[in-house]
Amino acid sequence: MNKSRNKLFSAERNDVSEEFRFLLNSKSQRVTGPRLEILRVLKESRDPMTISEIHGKVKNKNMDLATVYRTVNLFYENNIVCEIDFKDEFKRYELLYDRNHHHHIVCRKCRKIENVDTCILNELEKFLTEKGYSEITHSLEFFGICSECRKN
Amino acid sequence: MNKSRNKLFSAERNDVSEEFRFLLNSKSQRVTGPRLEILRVLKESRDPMTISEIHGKVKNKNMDLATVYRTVNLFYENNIVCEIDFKDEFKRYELLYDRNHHHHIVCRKCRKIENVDTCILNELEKFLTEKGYSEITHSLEFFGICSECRKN
DNA sequence: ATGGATGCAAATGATTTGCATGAAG
DNA sequence: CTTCATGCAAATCATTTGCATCCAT
Repeated sequence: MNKSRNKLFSAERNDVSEEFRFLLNSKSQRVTGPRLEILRVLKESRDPMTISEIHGKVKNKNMDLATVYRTVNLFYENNIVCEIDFKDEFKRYELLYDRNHHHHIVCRKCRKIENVDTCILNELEKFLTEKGYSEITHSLEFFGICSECRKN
Repeated sequence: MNKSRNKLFSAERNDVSEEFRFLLNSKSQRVTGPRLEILRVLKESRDPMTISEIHGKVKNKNMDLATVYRTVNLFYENNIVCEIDFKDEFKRYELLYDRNHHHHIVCRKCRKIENVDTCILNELEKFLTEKGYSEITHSLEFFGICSECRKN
């Protein structure tokens, strides 16, 4: 069985996992069951997830928590996920690839999360470039009380 | 010794501690040695501090780490300090009162911290108000490589 | 074949908590 | 004098690590 046939066969069975294979290959990282599975869980989530939320959603119930930690950290170092701090005790992770850069607003009461797509920070980053900084990134999160919570 | 004489006496000895007394009173929180001392340490710091940095700077070497945790959390709940996430393992705290709202840029290599005073987020907050959110706050941190680190 | 990934168990380390005592209002 | 803050010690809990085994390349 030659390479192209093999690839075709995989793609027929599961387009998404093929997508993840390309992603991991492009970062020179090995393609393994746990990695594909964690990518699937992250891709299917509407919101950024904590480590234990990810662990709770994986199908293979033998997957160790330590594996989730190690895998997500690997993804973080390879810019596959970003890390988000919502000022509670847990870090959250969100798939970066195939998504546009965006921020969030979190209701301080019900913890509902919505995306904020606008990004007006280019000017600020330009200012920091002029100050001598390079490779600038930023993190921005909003907090507030949503309209439903205000009614109560 | 009546109350006003006592107050005057304290003020003569230490203006700053008088300032802190007012602050704590205004939040209906008791004025204690550890609280005044931690406020002093935070006030004297140029940069946001971790819990253990604060603990290392207090003069009273008997002060327990647990006291620092409890005190800083109290300050956080009473909006006396804000909490800042620089994406390392420690949370950092910075005095809010008597300071203008500002953000930071952190060099990813040497971890140098500088303030970023500009705040152009009012438009975004207006947008979120129209979406139904109230009491909106935000957190914004920048990361980059500073000019000295780039030379190496 | 071989280096890297995983599961398991144990260690680590930051943060929290129970309790007795002491201080603040 | 009553409530609350503190020091001390112990507990908790998220995260990391060592190691033997297994798997991807």
